[in-house]
Amino acid sequence: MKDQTVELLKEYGINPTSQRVRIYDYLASGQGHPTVDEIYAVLQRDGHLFSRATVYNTVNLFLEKGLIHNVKVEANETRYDITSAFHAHFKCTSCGALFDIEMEEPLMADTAGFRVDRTSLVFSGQCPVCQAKAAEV
Amino acid sequence: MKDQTVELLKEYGINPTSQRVRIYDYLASGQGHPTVDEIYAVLQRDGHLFSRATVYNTVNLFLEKGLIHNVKVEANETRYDITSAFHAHFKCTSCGALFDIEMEEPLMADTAGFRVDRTSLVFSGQCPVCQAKAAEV
DNA sequence: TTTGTTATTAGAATTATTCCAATAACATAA
DNA sequence: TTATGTTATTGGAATAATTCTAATAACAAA
Repeated sequence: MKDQTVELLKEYGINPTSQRVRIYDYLASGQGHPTVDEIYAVLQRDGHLFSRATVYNTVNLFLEKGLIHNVKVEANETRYDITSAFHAHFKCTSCGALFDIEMEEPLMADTAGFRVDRTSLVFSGQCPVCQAKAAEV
Repeated sequence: MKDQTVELLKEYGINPTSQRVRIYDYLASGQGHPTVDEIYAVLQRDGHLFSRATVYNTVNLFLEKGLIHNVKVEANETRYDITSAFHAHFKCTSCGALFDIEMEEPLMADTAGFRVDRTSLVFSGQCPVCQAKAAEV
């Protein structure tokens, strides 16, 4: 187990079990924005056999502790993202790919007593590749 | 059936059946941001008996034609919104309420070849009422 | 009327997620 | 060490949102 991850989880008040460390490491390895199913499948494939329920428990725990975020674009498609500086997302409606977009966090115009804890900004449309493909035809 | 709605649906290339007109009218009546289930329940209650599948078909058609938008915050909670000028949403994580927030549409910093068709901006945190409640205790 | 197209319907199927009860892992106390 | 308590994991059942499917209904055109 990665000591670095163990320490990080502890910092966030999370008991660093082997499953949790593995799930975190996978999220941190930068494989895009996996769904629970993708996380489960990869860890299964790599012989770390455990339950789908554990993946749900773990990502929910990470979310709660603010270690990761999620992005919902399609119904039935919740993807997870390790926390870092704010960034927006771009979802291509043709190929389904999800991109990170570096930009400043938009602030709520008139907060009027609302306390904003989190900002989710998702653009959708067509990515350059799909536009090129569409133009070819 | 509302002639006005019939005309509007035609403009968007949608065959204005009675179910579709009723669903649109309900969305336009400004009852917050209903889920499919809420739309279904209300129309059932009012004696317009029809199928849940029709509600799904219809909102998906409206979405496709750009007549409405959807907002996803929680998993298993897709809410619908009639299209109008851009506005952000605020989701209260305590009481679950969803608010419209009038503000300017944030633009993607460096579009870099991406074609943006839609922007979804959702703030989340605590609404004034829930903050007041939390402070009382 | 006949034919073809489109819309609606009920219910089955699928899928994501949560729940639950049993077990395992681990730490602490005696 | 053993006993005890707490927390985590597990597989499978349960739930809920959504889509699919095949039959029928509605409607328009020929």
